[in-house]
Amino acid sequence: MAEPQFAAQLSAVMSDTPAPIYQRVKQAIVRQIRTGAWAPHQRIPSESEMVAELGVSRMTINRALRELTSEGYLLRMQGVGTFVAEMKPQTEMLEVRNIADEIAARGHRHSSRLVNLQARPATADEAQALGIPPGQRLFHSLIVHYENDVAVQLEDRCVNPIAAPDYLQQDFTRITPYIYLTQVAPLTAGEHRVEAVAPNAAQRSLLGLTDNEPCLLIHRRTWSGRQVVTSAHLLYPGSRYQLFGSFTV
Amino acid sequence: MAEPQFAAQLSAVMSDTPAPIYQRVKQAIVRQIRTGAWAPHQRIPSESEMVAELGVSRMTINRALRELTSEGYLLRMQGVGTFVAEMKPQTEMLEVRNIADEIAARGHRHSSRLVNLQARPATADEAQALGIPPGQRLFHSLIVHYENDVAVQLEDRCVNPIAAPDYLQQDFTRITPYIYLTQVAPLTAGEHRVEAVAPNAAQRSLLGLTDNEPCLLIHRRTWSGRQVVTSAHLLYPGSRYQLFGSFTV
DNA sequence: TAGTGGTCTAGACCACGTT
DNA sequence: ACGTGGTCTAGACCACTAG
Repeated sequence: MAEPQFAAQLSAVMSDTPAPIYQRVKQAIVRQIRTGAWAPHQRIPSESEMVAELGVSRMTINRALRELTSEGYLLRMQGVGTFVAEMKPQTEMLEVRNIADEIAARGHRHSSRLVNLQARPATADEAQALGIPPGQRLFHSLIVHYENDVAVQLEDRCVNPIAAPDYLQQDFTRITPYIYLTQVAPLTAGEHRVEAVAPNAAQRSLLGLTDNEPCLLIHRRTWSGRQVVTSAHLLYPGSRYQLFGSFTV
Repeated sequence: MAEPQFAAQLSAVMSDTPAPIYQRVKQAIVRQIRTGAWAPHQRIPSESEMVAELGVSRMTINRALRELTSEGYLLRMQGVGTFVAEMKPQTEMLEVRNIADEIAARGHRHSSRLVNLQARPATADEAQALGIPPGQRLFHSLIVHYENDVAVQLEDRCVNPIAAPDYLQQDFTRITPYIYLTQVAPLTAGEHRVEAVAPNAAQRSLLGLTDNEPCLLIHRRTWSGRQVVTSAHLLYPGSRYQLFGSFTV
C-alpha cells in the first residue's frame, strides 16, 4: 500500500525540474525500474493508488503509464494491472539509408552513371520478386553510384510497369530511381535482406574493383498497397561501405 | 473552414468500426495523408476546428494528434499549427538479433564450442574499443556457434574486467556471453557496424569453410552507463546467414 | 462483486508565435 | 490581442479479470 520510496523518488524529481507532471511521473517510474527497485514482471501500483499517493489527476497518471507502455517499459492488462516489462534489447536495429542522402550527409559529391535502361521480359526470379507472371514485360535499370568519383554502389533494379509506366522516360543522372518511384507510387511497405557475396567479373568491372574483394549485397523490395513496385539489388564494395547503427535502452 | 471531405471520411470510418474515437480520428487523418488530400508541409485543421467539425472533445482530438505526431505522421508547433510531416522512409531498419534466439525461433538446435577463454593484455585496437589503457588486463573469449551442428557464427569478444569481474568463471556452453553480460551489467547503449570481409585461415578453419567465401562481420560495442562493457566481432559465413528487415510506412 | 485499465468529456490555465 | 498547441483536472461510464 504505502510506497514511501516511490513517493520520495517522485518528490525529488518534482522539486528540481520544471517539467510537466506526466514527464516527472515517467521519470520517477523509469528510475524505479533502472535502479531495480521495481523488477521485471513485478506489478506496480495501480492508477488509483498513484492518484492517491501522488496527488495527481488520474488522466495525468494514465498518460504517463500509457506512454511508458508504448515505449516498452511497461505491460498493461485490463482488469489485471500494470507490470514492469522484460528488458528486451534483443533485436537492435541497423539503419539502411538512401545512398544519395548518405553521401550528401558526409559532405561529399554524389554522381551516377546509367549503364542500362530498357524494357524486357522477366526471368523466373525477377517475376517471383515482383509478383508478376514469368516472361511479362518489366523495366530494368543498372546504375553505378559514385562518391567523389569513387564507385560505392551498383544498383540493379527491376520495376513493375503497372506501378511506374513512365520509368523509361526519366533522366536517372538527375533523379535517383528511388526518389522517382516514391513520387509516382507512394510506398507503403518494404523488406530488405543483407548478405555477403563475391562479385562476378561484370560487377567488379563496373565498380572498378581489381581483386576479388567481398561485397555487401542488399536486396530490397518495395510495395505500394498490395503491389510490388520494385525489386533492387544494391551491391557495395566491402572496403568502401559499412552499415551502422546505435541504440539506447 | 468547412472540410466536407474530411468530415465525410470520418463519418465513413465512424459508421463501420466500433473502435475508440481517437483511433477513428487517427485513421481518418492517415487516410487524408495517404490519399494525398493532405500533402506534406500542408497545415491541417486546428484542434478547435476539429472539435467543432467532428463534435468530439478536445482531449480526444489532442490524443489522436499527439499519437500521430509521435508516429511521425505530423509535426506540431505551439502557437503555429499542425502540419503533415514529410514522408521520410529514408532510413529503414534491419534487425540484429541474438544468435541463440534466432536459431531457436527457426525451431533449430543451438550449440556452441568454447575455443578460448583467458585474461590477457589489451592490444591497441582492443584498448581503444573498450576505452581502457593499452596493455591493461582484459578478458577474451572465442566461441563458435552452431545451428544443428553447422557453424553459423564465430564470436570473438573482449570484456572489460571492471564490468564483469567473474567472466572467466562462467560456463559458456550453457549460457551465452551476451546473456551473462546483460545480467551482470544492465546495458544502456550500444552500436554496431556491418561490413563484408574475407575470412582469414584461422577463421575459415573454425567455421569449417573450405573455399574463401565472403563473410558478414558485425562489430558491436555495448555500454553500461559511461563504461564500455564489451566489444565483439561476430563473423557469419555469407552463404549461411542473412540480415533481414521489413517495414511499413 | 470489487478492482483494474480504457476511454471520454467540459472546462480551465498556460506558453508560444503571429499579427 | 488572438489563435495555436501543451497540459491538467474531476468526474464519468465501460470492458475486462479475478475472487
